Amino acid sequence: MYGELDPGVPLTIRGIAAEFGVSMTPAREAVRRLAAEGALSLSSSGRVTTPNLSPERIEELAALRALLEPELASRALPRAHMALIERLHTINGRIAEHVAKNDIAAYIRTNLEFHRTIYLRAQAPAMLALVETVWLQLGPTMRMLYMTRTRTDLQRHHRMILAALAAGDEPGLRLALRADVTQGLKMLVG
Amino acid sequence: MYGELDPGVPLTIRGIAAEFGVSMTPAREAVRRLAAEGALSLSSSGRVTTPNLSPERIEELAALRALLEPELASRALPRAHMALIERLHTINGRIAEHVAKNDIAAYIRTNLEFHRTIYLRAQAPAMLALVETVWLQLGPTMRMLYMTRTRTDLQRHHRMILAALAAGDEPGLRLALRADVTQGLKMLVG
DNA sequence: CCCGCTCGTTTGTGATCACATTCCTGTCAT
DNA sequence: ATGACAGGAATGTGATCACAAACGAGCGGG
Repeated sequence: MYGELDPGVPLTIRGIAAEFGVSMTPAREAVRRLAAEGALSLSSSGRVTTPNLSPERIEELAALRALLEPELASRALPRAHMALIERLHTINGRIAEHVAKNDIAAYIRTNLEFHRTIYLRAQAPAMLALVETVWLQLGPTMRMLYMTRTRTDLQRHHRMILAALAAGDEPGLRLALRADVTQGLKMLVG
Repeated sequence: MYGELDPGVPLTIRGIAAEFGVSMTPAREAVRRLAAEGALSLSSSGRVTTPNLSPERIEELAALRALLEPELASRALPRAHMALIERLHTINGRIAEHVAKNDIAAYIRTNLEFHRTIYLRAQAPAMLALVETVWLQLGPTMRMLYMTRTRTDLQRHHRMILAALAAGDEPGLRLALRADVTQGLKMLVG
């Protein structure tokens, strides 16, 4: 999810088991769960790799984010108090630091934390779970996407989200999230 | 998914293993995968039951269907040829038979087949997978919902979907799907 | 120089087992 | 009659093992 692994990296159950100091059974369980969610891809012979997403698949996952996240934000809006917006500002500051240090994994992690912080307020656990499934699938690819991104406009959309939250502007909030979520896609297509 | 199990039914790994003539390992794997998707719920001690959904959760899942399924239908629309609509008519006929025979599981299964047939045309596997996750979560509850439903208006929305598909009417299609998907919810609330 | 084959190694799968925890049933005291 | 309690049965978990399939390195032939 956090882009710590590149796409196409092969993983083995025994390797994971050794890495975490457990036996094969729990490692296999985790792998199969993640594969079922699309976070890992299983070759026909059962071999496991991080997914190598086709452009069409990326477009589809971005469309899902663009569909689900504005809805979550909209549901969070009525409950967005000042303390929440404060917290989001703080997270945004951390994002800026990670960008400055060029720490991609930390940037992705904190960026998702920003979004998750909003969505937790929506009190919609099933929706949040679906969105996180999408994040999981996009993880390894996001690293590549963000590595080539110019850094200046990374935070613009987050500022728009915060402004819309503060103003209680529901259509603006949906628009800002849609823009934030789909910006990565445009880079890829271009 | 097909409403063959009531909500709250307890399941055991050994029981499932015996039922399918396998050992505990694959049975456990399947249970954990389904639990991860929300299709089964795990008690704190690891015990497994079919989920007992709260009204809020049902509302949320219905909202997800209402969000995702019109999108899928809209993506399928440009590729909806006559042969597809023919096929959907046939499926609709089978639905009528199951309703007449009061076979709830078969009705649910065929109803989902109707929807899935449309969505397969959308060429959006990730979206379809998410929708099926939602179906999976709603499965045991759908049985209860449909048991109390009046039978007359069950097919009305499907006819509206078919008409919109044939006419290439995109807004009408989205509306018809939204209505079809959320009709069950209204019963529950009332 | 390239392609195909072979054999040893790696890997996933399913089965079985020991163990700790939980659940349930039957009993007994109040 | 009701509640607590104790003991046995049932359950999930993680580990280990045997086996078949797949992979890959190395070799030989064209």
